[in-house]
Amino acid sequence: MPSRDDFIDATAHLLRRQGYAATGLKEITARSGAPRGSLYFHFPGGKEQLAVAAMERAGEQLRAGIEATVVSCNDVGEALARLIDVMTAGLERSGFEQGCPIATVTLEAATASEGIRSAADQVFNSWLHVLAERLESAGFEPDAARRRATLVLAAIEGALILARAHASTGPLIAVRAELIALHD
Amino acid sequence: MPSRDDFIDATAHLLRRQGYAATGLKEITARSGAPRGSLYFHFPGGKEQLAVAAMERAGEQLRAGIEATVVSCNDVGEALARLIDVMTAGLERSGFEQGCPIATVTLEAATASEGIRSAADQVFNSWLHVLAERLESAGFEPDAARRRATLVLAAIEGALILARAHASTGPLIAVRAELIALHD
Amino acid sequence: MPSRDDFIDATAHLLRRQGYAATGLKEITARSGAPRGSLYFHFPGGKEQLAVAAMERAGEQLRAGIEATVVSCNDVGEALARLIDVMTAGLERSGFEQGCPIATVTLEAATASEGIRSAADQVFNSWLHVLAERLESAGFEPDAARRRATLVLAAIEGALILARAHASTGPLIAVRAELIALHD
Amino acid sequence: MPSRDDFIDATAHLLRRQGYAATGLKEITARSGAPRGSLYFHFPGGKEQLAVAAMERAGEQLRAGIEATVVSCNDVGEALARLIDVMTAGLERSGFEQGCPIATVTLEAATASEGIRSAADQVFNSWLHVLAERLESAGFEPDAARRRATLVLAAIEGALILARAHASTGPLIAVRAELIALHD
DNA sequence: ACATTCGGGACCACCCGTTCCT
DNA sequence: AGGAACGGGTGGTCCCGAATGT
Repeated sequence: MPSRDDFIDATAHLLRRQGYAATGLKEITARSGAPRGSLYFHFPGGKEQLAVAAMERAGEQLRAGIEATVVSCNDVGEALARLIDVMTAGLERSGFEQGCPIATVTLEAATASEGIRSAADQVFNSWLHVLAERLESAGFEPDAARRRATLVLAAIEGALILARAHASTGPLIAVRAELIALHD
Repeated sequence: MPSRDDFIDATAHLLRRQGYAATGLKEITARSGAPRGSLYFHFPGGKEQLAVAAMERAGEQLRAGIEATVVSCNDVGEALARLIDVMTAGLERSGFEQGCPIATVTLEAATASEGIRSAADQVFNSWLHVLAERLESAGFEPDAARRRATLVLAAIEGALILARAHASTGPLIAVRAELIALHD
Repeated sequence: MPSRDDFIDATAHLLRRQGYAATGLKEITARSGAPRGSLYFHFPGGKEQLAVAAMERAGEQLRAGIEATVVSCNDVGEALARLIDVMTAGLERSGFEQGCPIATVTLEAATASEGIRSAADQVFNSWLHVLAERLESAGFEPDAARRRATLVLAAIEGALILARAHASTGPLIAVRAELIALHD
Repeated sequence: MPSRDDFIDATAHLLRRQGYAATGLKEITARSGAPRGSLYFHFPGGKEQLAVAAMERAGEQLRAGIEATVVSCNDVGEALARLIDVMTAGLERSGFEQGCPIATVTLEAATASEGIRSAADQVFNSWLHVLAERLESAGFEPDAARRRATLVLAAIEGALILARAHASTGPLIAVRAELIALHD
């Protein structure tokens, strides 16, 4: 299904940059190169189904990236620092356009669409799971690991917002320093 | 200017719930009660100018609320806990609709509109300033206070996203506990 | 393409009566019977593209009419008289609403839209060509034929303006008499 | 009444360039510098009354110009040539924007507004009167003078249309040559 | 079965000419 | 004279079926 994948990739990119409501099907089809009429063959559920598929794909890709990053360091603090470095690099490389692929859609569409909210929830949970497991392996108790993972993910998500508003990586750097200090 | 204020209030409410792109001028005027044609008299810059005005108002209101909350406690950890309690209560009371009034618009419109990005940046800065001052008064060095304030704000912003995705206050509670422990 | 043709016909009629700016898309779609959304499938260029298409169609139809008329008489003066009679009849039959389908749009939109100006230019040129050929066949040298054709077309166009202002065929009759006398 | 005159001048300029429907009150007030609310104090009849006033002023100014030009030459052909030269110069100087100040409005609004149609009729009549008088003074019988004046005015009006479509003075030059030859 | 053209209204942000009340 | 208010209207785009052709 090459064209189906093209739709998803184009949607994921645009959702990450400008969210759900601001992304039109016309823009998606233009970017994907596939013809307009084919969209409803692959995604009879329309825009919403397409968005969920894009969130799931982007979420899984990022989950794999997080996992690869955090297991590459023996030290927990360094692992988290590297994770932030990856996100920082991606944001900066895109000219502060590409932050978290899930957060934007969550904030604007969670209220209106239960399907999107639940897809976002599952993605966030998968990320939290990876982080909590890494923290457990460093000696945290399960509950404490889950709490700390929540803090880490929340801080990164929040820093991505601040960074986009400030058009600088400053907030990510500050959060990075604080999280390292926390795990000394 | 009663009607001008009505426009701003209606816009602020809708922006907070569903963001910039999903909020139509028609919806704004319907909610404000003011007639359609008056909008472009008060806001010749159109939707964008209106959004900036709403962000500035909501930002200032929340800044005042943050300030009032954090100065009401002698203990820093408790001050932050109360701040989170306020945000948590607001989110829950609205049925997980009303999170941060700035974050959503930032994520979806910062790329497209420099005016909106810069308004968001100023609001976030004003909040960071209040938090940093409180931390300085608790003994933090200026740079450390700014870093810690960034972590706190980022963690709250991120927790608000996770809470909306999860449709529960769990993430806010977790972050609250972590931040209290951090300031013992 | 039946609906595409309907759009063009409706546009041509309205453009001829009231010009470009006074003709709304709503009025065009109401007259054509087709819905608004279909319009931008056939004419992605919007109102301007639609106007150009309508001018081209009306221009070609009138060119064919002019040609048929001027070749039907052996005498040049009589040929021109019949041409004016045709225009006069059309104007009077429509209650002085339907004059030249190109002139109105040219005057109001040539400045704002290069596409419309150039479409008008091509139509006028096609008419001049027909007239000049007829004059050449009556013995005029090519250059003189072109000049005389310009005078004839200009006089008819101008007389149509005066006739609409005066709400009478008087100006057309006067110009008719003068042009006949000129070719005795 | 300085501001009243400013309104009329601004309207006349815009009407000449782009016609009635395309000219907005906002554009008129912006150009005139006068405040919006004052317009309906001076012109309770609104846009239509304003347009009529602008047509009357521009019509009278041009009538005076025509008169001054045609009485300045002993030879009729030369008088008409100079008249065309004046119109040609004005058109070219404005970048083919400023043609006849009456024709555009006539074509697009004569059907919709009796007031505008009748104002246009009176202006054209005043011009025809000047031209006919000049022709009578050159020996034409009254009826013949009126007919010839109609041809002359119509030819000039038509040539102005063709010139704007062609974005060149060619049509005016051609008509000029023909009219001179006609009065040798 | 599969892909795409074509067609359909509702809705978008924006601006219109006009009038009210100070 | 004039700032504020007023709805209806502008051209344009939205996401989406229905018909069409392969």
